[in-house]
Amino acid sequence: MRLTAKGRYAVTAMLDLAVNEDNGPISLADISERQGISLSYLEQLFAKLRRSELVKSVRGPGGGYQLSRNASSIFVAQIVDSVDELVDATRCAGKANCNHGETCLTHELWSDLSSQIHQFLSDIDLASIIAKREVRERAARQHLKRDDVIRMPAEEVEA
Amino acid sequence: MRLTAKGRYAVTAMLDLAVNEDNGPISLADISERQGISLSYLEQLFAKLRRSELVKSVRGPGGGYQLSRNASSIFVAQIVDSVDELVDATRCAGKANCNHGETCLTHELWSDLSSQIHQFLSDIDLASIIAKREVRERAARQHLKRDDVIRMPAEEVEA
DNA sequence: GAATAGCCGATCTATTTAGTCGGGTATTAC
DNA sequence: GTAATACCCGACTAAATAGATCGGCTATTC
Repeated sequence: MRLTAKGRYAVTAMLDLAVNEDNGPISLADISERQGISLSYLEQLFAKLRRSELVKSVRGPGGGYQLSRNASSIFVAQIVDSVDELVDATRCAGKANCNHGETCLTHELWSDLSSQIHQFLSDIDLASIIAKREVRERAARQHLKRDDVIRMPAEEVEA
Repeated sequence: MRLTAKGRYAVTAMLDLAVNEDNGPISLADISERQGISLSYLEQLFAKLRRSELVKSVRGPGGGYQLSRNASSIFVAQIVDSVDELVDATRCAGKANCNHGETCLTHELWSDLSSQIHQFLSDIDLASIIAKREVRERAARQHLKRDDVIRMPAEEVEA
């Protein structure tokens, strides 16, 4: 599992699609302008996203891209995996003497951790990222209310 | 939060230190050979790890590096942060019209996710990575035992 | 049939990664 | 006190990747 600017662009673009889900197909030109990513770079990313069947395309005027399925069924790990092709993490792939040595132990420790990270990102879907924000905003508004309440008589503050 | 080969090297090297904690200072030459990372590249990484006070060095013959504190007090996020200097994720840093637009919403969604990932890696310490493996190995041995038991009379299998 | 917007591949440049080199300096052992 | 070890440091370089550019194609709509 790698996590680079490339993956960030892909996730950001997918979030852009998710947020605008109801507005029909979204053109890459729109995303390019909104997210500050070059059009042709987006084309390269979306070619991969399409091959991974995370998005579907509509050609012609008024066309663009849409999520291929519900935002709650698209997970961050899938997006990252589809654009950031993985390299094998272990140096010992070939070495015979590595299989039962200390080297291999450390490699395995890393790959254990790596799969934990992957698992973590496999549990986060686009819809929940958006939802979490809405919850946070509501909490912020709630908090603002509480701040207002402080100016009221003390016995009502903690109620 | 970025997660590249550089960070993987750093985490791997730190795990190597943690595993060999009892053998006194570990030389970079040893790590280089065990983990297949070039010596001078390790020197660059450890310069940063030392500045972040994750390791301490012992000079001279028989010298090397040691964890600066207990393996259970060193977290993956700290290691990654110290070698993979972060770039600002938002393109909108300067743009005035971004502050309340849709662009900014998407950027914030990403940074929310990003901080979730960071939080996740902040909770994983070196000792627990090693410990998790030991548990898994014990379970594997246990499982092997069970496999053997299968050949015994049926009433004892599930006991 | 003109305009839109996805599709595709080749190419190019800047940055980053990973490694190299050539020096140092502190410490230990002889 | 001198030789060996191994950290320390900065500058340089080759290779890979990121990101952008260009040019042309195809499907769709009006």
